[in-house]
Amino acid sequence: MTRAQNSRKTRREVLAEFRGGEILAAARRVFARRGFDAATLEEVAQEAGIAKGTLYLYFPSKEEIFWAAVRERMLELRQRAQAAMRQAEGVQARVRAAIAVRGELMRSDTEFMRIYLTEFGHLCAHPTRHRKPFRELYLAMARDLADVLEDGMRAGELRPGPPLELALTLQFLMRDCFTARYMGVFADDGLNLENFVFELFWHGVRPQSAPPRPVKKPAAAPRRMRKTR
Amino acid sequence: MTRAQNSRKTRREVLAEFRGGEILAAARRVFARRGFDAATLEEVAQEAGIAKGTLYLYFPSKEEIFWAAVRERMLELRQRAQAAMRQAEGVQARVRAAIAVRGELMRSDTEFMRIYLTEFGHLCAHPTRHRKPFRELYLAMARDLADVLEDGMRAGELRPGPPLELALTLQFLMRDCFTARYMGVFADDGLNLENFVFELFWHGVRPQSAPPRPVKKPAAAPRRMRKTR
DNA sequence: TATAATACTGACTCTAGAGTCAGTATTATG
DNA sequence: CATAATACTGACTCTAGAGTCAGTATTATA
Repeated sequence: MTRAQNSRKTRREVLAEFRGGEILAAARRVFARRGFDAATLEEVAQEAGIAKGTLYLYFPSKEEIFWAAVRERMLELRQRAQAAMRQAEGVQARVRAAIAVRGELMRSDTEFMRIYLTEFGHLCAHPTRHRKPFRELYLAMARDLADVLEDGMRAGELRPGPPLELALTLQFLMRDCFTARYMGVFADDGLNLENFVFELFWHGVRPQSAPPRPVKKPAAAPRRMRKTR
Repeated sequence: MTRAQNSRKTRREVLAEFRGGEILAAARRVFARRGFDAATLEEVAQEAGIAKGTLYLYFPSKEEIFWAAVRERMLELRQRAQAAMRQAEGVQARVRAAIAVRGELMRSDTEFMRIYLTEFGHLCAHPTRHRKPFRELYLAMARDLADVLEDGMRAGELRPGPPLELALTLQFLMRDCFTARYMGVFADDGLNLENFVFELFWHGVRPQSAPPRPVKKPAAAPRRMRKTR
């Protein structure tokens, strides 16, 4: 019994964590295909290459599997968004960074995106055990963004407005526009979604009567320098 | 058999239509409470004050009931939106009108709103028999709006951009902001949602560097005159 | 290698709820 | 009022799928 029980993970624990991750990945695929209700744990198990009973060694219920799968990615998204916003310089660049991170996730993890798009309503609306934590996480992300917007308002770069509501709205916009592309109602090419969302959020539909500064970006967004560590 | 079979509806038909309507109303309440999957037809029947079997005299399946309930309202919404936009004068007023109609529906028919908010993702994403008609209806509404936006662009009142995508985005915005209020993440008072959405869509978050016209509305939006029918 | 501990299995149980249908109530008709 | 037509009922069937658990395989330990 002189096993490594001090902070370091047991071989067993590592294995368990790995298996858990595998299950969540499989779950993500299946939930994406079917939606929460139509998904069966039988299919999840099959997808993960294990028996249904094994799922219950790692998670207590279907709901819990679902939520674990979603939360994992949402936490990751928040981390990345925070990092990207910290990296960027100035309000505009930070907003762009927030958008870029979300776009990146949507593009790279289509499974998660689909779940997110499809189940968002249910996650918000119906009283599950996970509604509250979901909302909190979602709100936390919005608050990160709202802080940036508030800075911008103080600096006069943005007109005054309710920062949290605006931040939430930007989150909505990203989700929706990707939904729309996924639904096939948005042009499938020739429309840079991230740019579209940014432009709309930043300028609205009104014509630029008097461009404040002629900072027409050369080709793409100038997001490559990485000063101050 | 010299019954009234000429265009005019039979007593029977009227009755049947009435019963059908009652069922859809009940269904709307139950689907709103529970969401599609968790709703049971037993509860719908109870809510309508009839037996479960009777439902099947009017509709062939749960799905069909759901879709009928949703479509009814969506068609109504489209009608109203078209009318309101026709009434209004100029692009800005028309956009405001489109927003107002949607806001009105959201406020007046909370049951429908909840269904709409919660099941939107599913309606879009998963291959039901009703995905296509739903999308078509949703797109049709967007196109109505897109026509207005396009006019605005031609007239130089809006900067150029993809009209359909912008129209869809405005629809999204309305839905989302009402979702948010319903979720309780938007301030519950002191924020006029319709105005919030309009302002954001129209001006973005950027400060008004040079107000094109000093048409600062006095207190509320000036939406009461109704000239030229 | 024996045996204990742990990880996994999949056939099984149990439930909920969609859809059915023989029977009953209601309404129309001669 | 008799009887036919129609409208409704709710107990029942059937299915799908979440969750269980006795049994099997695997891995660690003596």
